Amino acid sequence: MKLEDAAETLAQLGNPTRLEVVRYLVKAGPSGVPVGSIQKQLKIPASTLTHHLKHLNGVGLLMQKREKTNLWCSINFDRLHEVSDFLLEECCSFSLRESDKVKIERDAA
Amino acid sequence: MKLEDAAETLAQLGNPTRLEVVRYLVKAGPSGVPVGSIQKQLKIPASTLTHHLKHLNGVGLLMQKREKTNLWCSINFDRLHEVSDFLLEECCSFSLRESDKVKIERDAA
DNA sequence: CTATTATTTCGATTATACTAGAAATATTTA
DNA sequence: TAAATATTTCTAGTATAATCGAAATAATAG
Repeated sequence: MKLEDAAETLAQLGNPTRLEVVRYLVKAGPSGVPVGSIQKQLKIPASTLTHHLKHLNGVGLLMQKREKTNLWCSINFDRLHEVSDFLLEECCSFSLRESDKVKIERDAA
Repeated sequence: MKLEDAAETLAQLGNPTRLEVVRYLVKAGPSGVPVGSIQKQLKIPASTLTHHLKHLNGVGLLMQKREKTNLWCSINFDRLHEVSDFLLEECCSFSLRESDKVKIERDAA
């Protein structure tokens, strides 16, 4: 995962309203939830919710499927894993790969 | 970890410049790097860097320690783990805990 | 004390994000 | 076709963030 993509995805997760939606969708599981249910349960104005769903969709965190008048939303678990993996990989690699270690400037030391 | 704190931390990680700094610090390991080294290596203007370091510090991702004129920065790995854990916990729990599952509104169905 | 190096504060510009009401659109049911 | 429900678009106000040059402030070494 490229740094820019990771940053963009993290930024989208970094809004409290969106993170609440994400958490709700995660708990809802793979079958998902209609937009209206999210709106009612989390008490988010419809237009605001649509706005945030577009953001989540933009970074590939959302999967949507129409059924009658309802738009069912579910989380893209793979994408969610990619992001946390980005953090964890970078985080745990420091002690493992000597080649990745940073060369510290010591000009002034 | 509270949702608001997680969101705030994710938001700070969601800036490409800051994420680059974080990745650099992670690779530098627990001993850390002076501010000036980050600045030179990543070619970030000093004032911009200070700005971002303050942000990272604000959410507890940064640890700093003065040594002579240098300010050594290192990543708070625990905090980094907390955030990724927040995502992973929520992510993996859906299939395990029935009690956490969302009750879907079916008023209109 | 002066010079040198490291880091921060200040200030200003520019851009982008959050929020939500009102109106518009779509889809189904009667 | 009309009514009902679901979702989106439009619009606009407000707020916050990113960026960086120049100047200011440490902190040390000589």
